[in-house]
Amino acid sequence: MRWSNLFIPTLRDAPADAEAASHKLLVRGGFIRQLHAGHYSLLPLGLKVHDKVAAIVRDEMNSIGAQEFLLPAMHPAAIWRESGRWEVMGDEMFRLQDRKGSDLALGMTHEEVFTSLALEISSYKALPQIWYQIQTKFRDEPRPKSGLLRVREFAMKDSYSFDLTPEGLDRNFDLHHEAYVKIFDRLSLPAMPVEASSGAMGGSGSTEFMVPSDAGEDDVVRCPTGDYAANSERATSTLPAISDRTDQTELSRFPTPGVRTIAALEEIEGGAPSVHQIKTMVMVLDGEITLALVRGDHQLNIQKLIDATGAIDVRPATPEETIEHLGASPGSLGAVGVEGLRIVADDQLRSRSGLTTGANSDDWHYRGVSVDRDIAVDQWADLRDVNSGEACPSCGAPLEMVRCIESGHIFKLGSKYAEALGANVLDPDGKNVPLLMGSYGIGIGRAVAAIAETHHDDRGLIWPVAVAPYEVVVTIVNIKDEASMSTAEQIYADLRSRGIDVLLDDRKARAGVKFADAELIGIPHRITIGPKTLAEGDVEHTERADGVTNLVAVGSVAEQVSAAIAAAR
RNA sequence: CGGGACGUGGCGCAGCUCGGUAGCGCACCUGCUUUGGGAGCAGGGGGUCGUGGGUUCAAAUCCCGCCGUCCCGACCA
Repeated sequence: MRWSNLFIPTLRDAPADAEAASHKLLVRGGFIRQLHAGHYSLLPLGLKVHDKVAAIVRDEMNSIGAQEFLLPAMHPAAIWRESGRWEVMGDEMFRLQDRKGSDLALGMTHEEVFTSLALEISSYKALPQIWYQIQTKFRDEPRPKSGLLRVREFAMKDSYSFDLTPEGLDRNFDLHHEAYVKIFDRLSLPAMPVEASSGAMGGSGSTEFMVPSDAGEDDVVRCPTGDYAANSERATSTLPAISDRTDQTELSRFPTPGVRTIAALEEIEGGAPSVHQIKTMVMVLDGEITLALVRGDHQLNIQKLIDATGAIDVRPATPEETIEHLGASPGSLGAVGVEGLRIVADDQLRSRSGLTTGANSDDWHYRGVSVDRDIAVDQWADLRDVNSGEACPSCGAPLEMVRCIESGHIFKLGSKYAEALGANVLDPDGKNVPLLMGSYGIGIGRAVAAIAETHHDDRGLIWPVAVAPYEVVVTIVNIKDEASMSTAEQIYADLRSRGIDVLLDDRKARAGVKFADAELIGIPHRITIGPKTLAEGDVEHTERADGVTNLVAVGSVAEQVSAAIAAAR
C-alpha cells in the first residue's frame, strides 16, 4: 500500500486524558479513536493489527480441532433467566427492550447460547466438541479505562468444550492451556499461567494468563523459583505458626476507652499485639448480615469471601446496619457470643485462643477469647490477602507481587450450564447425563493493547513482525529524485511478490517526518532509499527494535528482508 | 457507588480571577524557497466555547441544573 493514499492520522501530542502507554501510542499512531467511554473505533492500521492477532488465535484454535461459529450479540432474556444469570450479572449486562416490550440483553459471554446449540448433541459418541467464535462482547464496566485495555465493547475469542467425562474435560482444558501458551508466544506476550478465582462463571478450576505490566489491574502472587503463581484473589502462603498467649485463658471484658483500631488496641494498657487480635468485618452478603473474621494483622480479601460463600452481591455494612445488629460501632465489634448472624472465619484463626476482640459495646473489648469455645463459626475459609515476602506454599521462598494484565482465562465449568439448560447426552449405558463444559477466553483488543504496552520505546510502538500492521516500510527520502522513485517501486514490487506486507512511504514530506512516523507506528523493518546511498548502489535497512542500520545492495535487499520476516512470523 | 479533575477548530493549550462577541502551537489548503531526523516565509480555510436555563445592554467568562470525559478507590470472567 502507498502511504500517500492511506488514512493514518498520526498526532504529535497524545490526548491529554490518556495515561497508559498503549493508549497514548495507539491514538498517536492513528490506530484507534475513542467514540465514547469504553468504545473505540479501529482505524485501518488498528484493524490490521487486530486482524493479525485474531488470525493467530484462530490458527491455534483450529489446530486443536476447534470449530468456528458466529453467534448473535443480542440475546433474549429468557435464556439468561434459565441459567440464573439474568440476575447474577447485575448492572454489568447491557439490557434493552424491543418494540414488543420483550427483555433483551447484549451478550457479555456466550455459555448460554452455545449450550442451547449443544442441546442437539444427543449421544456421547459425538463428543468431545470444541466450539468457538471471535465476536463482539458487551459489558457495562463500572470504569472503562486505559484505552483498549478495559472497554465496554470488544472482540473476544470465546471457546467452549463439551465432554462426557471429567477426564475429557481435563483434556480439553489442557489442550486450551497449550494452545494459549502458543498463542501468547506468537504474540510475543510474556504471559504466565496462574491459578485464578472463577468468580461469576462458577466451576471447579480456572487459570489466567497474565502479562506483567504496570498498566494492568490484577496482582499476581508468584514465587521467584517459578513453582507457584496465583491471582491475589486466590493466592495462599505459608505463615509461621503463632504461639497463643497462655496468660489469658479466661474470657473477660475490659474497658478500652476511645480504642477504635487494631493499632490503638496494641498500644493501650492491657491490649494485645495484632496477631493476638481478631478483626471483625461486618459484611452484607446478598442482603444477609455476615461477620467475616480475620487475624488482627490480616486484610480481608472480598473476592475470597465471595468465592467461599457463593454470594453474588457483597458490600460492607453501613454504620447504621452495624449498630442495629451488633449494638456497637466499628472499632468495638466482635463475634463472641453472637447468635443469629452468619459467621465466616479465616483459616488462620482455627483453634486460636488467648485472643482479644471487640465486645460489641463501644469502649469495651474481650480478652482471653478461645475461638472454639467462644465463637460460633459457621464456615471456615481462606479469606486473607497474601502479602509479598510471605513464604511460598510450595517451597517456602519469599513470594513477590506482580502487577499484570489479564490476557486470557480458561475455566472448567462442569455441568452448571448444561444442567440449567437441560443439555444432556446419552452415555454408553443409555443413561441421560449432563454435558461437562469448559469455557475459554482471550480478548483480542486487550491483547493488542498488551502488546503495545510491552513493546514500545520513547519514539513509539515496536510491533513484533507477527502482528505488525505492515512488516516493512519503504521510505523514500526524496520523491523528486527519479532514481530513488524507480528503485523504491522496484523494491516495493519485489517485496509484494514475495508475500510481504509492505508500506511504501511515497508521501511528499521531509525525511524527518517519514522517519518519525514510521517509528511511531512501529513498523519492524524500514528500507530507506535516498540519493546518498543509492549512488553506491545501496539502500539502508533499519530494524525498529534495535535501531541498527545496515547498507544493503539494491538487488539483494528484498530477498534479505523477506527472509528475516519469514523467520520472525 | 465514594473522592478528585476537566469539557474552547482534528490534537495540545491560553483566555475565565476582573463580562465587551475568541486566540496560540501542531495539523490542513495555496504559493515560493528548502529537502537524510517532526523546515522557513507569505497568504488562507475551519470553532453552536459540552448542553439547557438564569443574571445582564452584553456571557467562553458570573449563577443553577443536566450531560459527557479522565484519574484514584470500590467493583469487575
